Amino acid sequence: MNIGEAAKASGVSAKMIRYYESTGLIPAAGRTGAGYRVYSDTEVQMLRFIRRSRDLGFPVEKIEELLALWRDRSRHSADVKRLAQEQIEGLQRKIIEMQAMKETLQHLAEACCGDMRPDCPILIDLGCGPNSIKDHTLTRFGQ
Amino acid sequence: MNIGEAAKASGVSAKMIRYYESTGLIPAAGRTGAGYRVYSDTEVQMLRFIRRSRDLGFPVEKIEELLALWRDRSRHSADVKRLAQEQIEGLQRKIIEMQAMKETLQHLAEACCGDMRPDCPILIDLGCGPNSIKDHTLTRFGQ
DNA sequence: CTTGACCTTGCCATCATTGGAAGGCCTATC
DNA sequence: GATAGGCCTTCCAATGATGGCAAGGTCAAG
Repeated sequence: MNIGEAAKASGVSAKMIRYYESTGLIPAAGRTGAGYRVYSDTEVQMLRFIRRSRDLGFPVEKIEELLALWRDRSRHSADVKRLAQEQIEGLQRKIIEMQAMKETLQHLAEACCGDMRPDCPILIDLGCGPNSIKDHTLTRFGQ
Repeated sequence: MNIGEAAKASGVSAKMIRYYESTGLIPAAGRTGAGYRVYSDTEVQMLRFIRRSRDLGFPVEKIEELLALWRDRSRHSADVKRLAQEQIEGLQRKIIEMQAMKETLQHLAEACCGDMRPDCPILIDLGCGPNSIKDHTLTRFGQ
């Protein structure tokens, strides 16, 4: 199987397969006489593993650890679970952060008429620094 | 006010102030005879505007539009509100995406004993492709 | 033998930010 | 006046994961 077929079969682009090889995430593939990379089913499965891990938001650094555990038949499932838990916590942190951004923006947008007049509490808030929501929107809405 | 003081007053690092100037997001600052950048209160307020917008997740490209509206006294608040709404929608999309990742991982982690044995549904799932959660975790939990 | 689809390497771009190196300026102290 | 240190300047590089492009080699079908 050449790189294009492996890409289709795994869902990882040919570009990224070469990149993963260059960074050492995956071992160097075998080559034909003409220099084409050759992939076995096992290697395609490894690529799918990577693809799925990326889809779950794991950074490549963590995928390296996951792959090592995947290959290690004497692994402890606790180690895998710990990596998953860390990833869950990281995702949760980001979700909370973005939720906070969203809510702040929603308060501001609600306070903005959105008509042809120039007066805009969103711009006022942006111009007044990080605590301005307390000074404007919240008091304005009695929260 | 020189760049270090402006950085402290605005919360934008000196490094980033120079960067924003180089990309044209902010106009070039005045200079002393020795070539030091000089900032007025108005410019510091603009930097705070940028900082606050970044904190709300706006990409620099959108901040450019926001700044233009901020400076335009004949702006329509509808334009500002539209930018805010777009940002809210973008945040919401990312939140949903990360929530889905988190939930998938949580299902997998719940199914993993997390002990010293090597058997691990997380690794099985990662090795089996994007729909494997249906094949394993969900049926395993009868969902 | 040509054509087109595929492969190779290598370099550039993204986006926002940080870091470092090499050198100039300013202020205070000796 | 010399010197130390802290600030400033510019330029260059790297981050992480990915896409894109270009120049050239290879393979398979016609």
